[in-house]
Amino acid sequence: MENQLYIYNTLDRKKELFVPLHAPSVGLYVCGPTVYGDPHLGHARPAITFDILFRYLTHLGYKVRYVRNITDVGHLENDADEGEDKVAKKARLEQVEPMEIVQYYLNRYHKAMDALNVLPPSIEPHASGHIIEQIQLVKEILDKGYAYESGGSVYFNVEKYNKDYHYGKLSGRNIEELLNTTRDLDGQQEKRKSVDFALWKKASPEHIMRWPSPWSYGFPGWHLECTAMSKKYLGETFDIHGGGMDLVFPHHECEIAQSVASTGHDSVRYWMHNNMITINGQKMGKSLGNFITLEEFFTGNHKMLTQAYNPMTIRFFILQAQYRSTVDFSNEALQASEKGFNRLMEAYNNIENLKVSGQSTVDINALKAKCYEAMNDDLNTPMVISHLFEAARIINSNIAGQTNLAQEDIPEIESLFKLFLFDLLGMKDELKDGNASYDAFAKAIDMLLEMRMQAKANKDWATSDKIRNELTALGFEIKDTKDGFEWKLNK
RNA sequence: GGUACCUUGGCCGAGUGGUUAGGCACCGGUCUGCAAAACCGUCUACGGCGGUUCGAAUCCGCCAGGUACCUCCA
Repeated sequence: MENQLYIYNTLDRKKELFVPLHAPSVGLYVCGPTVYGDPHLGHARPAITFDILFRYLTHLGYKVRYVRNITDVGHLENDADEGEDKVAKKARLEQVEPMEIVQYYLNRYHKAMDALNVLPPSIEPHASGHIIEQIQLVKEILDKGYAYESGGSVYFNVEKYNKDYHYGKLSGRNIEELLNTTRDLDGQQEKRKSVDFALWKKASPEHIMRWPSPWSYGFPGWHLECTAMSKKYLGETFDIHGGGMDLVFPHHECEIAQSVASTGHDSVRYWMHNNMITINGQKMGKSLGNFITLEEFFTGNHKMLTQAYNPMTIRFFILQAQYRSTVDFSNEALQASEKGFNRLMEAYNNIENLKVSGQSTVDINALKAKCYEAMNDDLNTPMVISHLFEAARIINSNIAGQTNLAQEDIPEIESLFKLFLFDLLGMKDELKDGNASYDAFAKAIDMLLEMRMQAKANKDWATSDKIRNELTALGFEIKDTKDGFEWKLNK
């Protein structure tokens, strides 16, 4: 009964009780970023979604090995020559060094994830570091007869595979329909059927990322890395594979085919997919050119943004929707999230001001149970948040003298926030956390406000308002309370 | 064209048959030197049409609109 986690499995499109294969260990694999561009809001969704899962599974007592890959074997080609600088291009240092680009964007990705308080995964394998494993996997699939070589490239034989197994079990597609709808693409002539997909591709002269293989100097196919690396680090069968919904087909379908073709059985037990972030109702994505990078959110430096948003606002905004729903970006929605989160933080900071007042009129344990219930229901973070707002209302109304709390309620409220808001939802107080000089800073503000209290006592409204107005101009919000004052810094 | 999914009040978003989601915004009240915040209260809903049911936002059908995937994409 207690803490039975149900997760929605894309394989059968319903919520299932999560039972690990080898409790207490849990293997979790999530498709990570392709590091050829700045991370945008869309990248934050799966990172945060599976961060919540990682945190919750860990909290439930599982020992989670969380693997999130880095795709760095993209099809990078030399820039088209501009005519002028062909000589320069011959100098090695003047050429694009793919790993330099990878490193640059990977650093930026990590920085953004850190800002969003996304915990680092247990292993972050690079596709480029697992070429040997990928070549081995191609060999295995060839040996089993589900692939063929053609012109130095190797393709997966989807039709043959589909006779023995089921190609399309995840995405609900069938092969006839695919044969009719797949468009003509490069390399089509090498493939026997349009549905076949590349396991290994021979590099054309412009391709600068290339590795030796039994078939050609080339590079691994698009779907290979996840199959090879999940197998290496999590085993032939593991618990959960996650990623964005846009990866269901073809990427994850092909992963299944590759695993099954090489080992004869399924590798993934639960497939989880987060939905997209939309902008004006449309998917935010690189190909549509309608994305806003995380850095632009943090700085406010984008024409569609009316202000800067701190990373915790972005995180809270994402968590206010269930991960399988689309969430539509707008300044209005983000501002609502910002205010809502501030409300929770203020309530939390007010826990120290709670007053014991006889017979308790609230049931904190029931609230905690509801939070667990929501988490167990396929990570229903918006429900958890709504229960935390209920806790915030309890705190505020106690301070306003309208709700009675018993002594034992107070540590329970505090632990409710610590567990759900901070540990599991991964929110943090950006001003205080990791800020060694916060105490001195806070005392200086307190001192100013005490001077203001003195001025108020003397009915010196000019001085009192001057202090308040100038602090307000600096971004502080000053509140007078019955016993004194409260302040916070709006970032 | 095929497949899957979606359509909740001013905005964002929960909710899978009967009980208030929640946040933001708005309005009224309390408090306040003025404010701010907080508290209390009020108000806007379930795309359309049919059906099942004692009862549907929730199940079924049709219609309308939208999105995603089918091509690298979180």
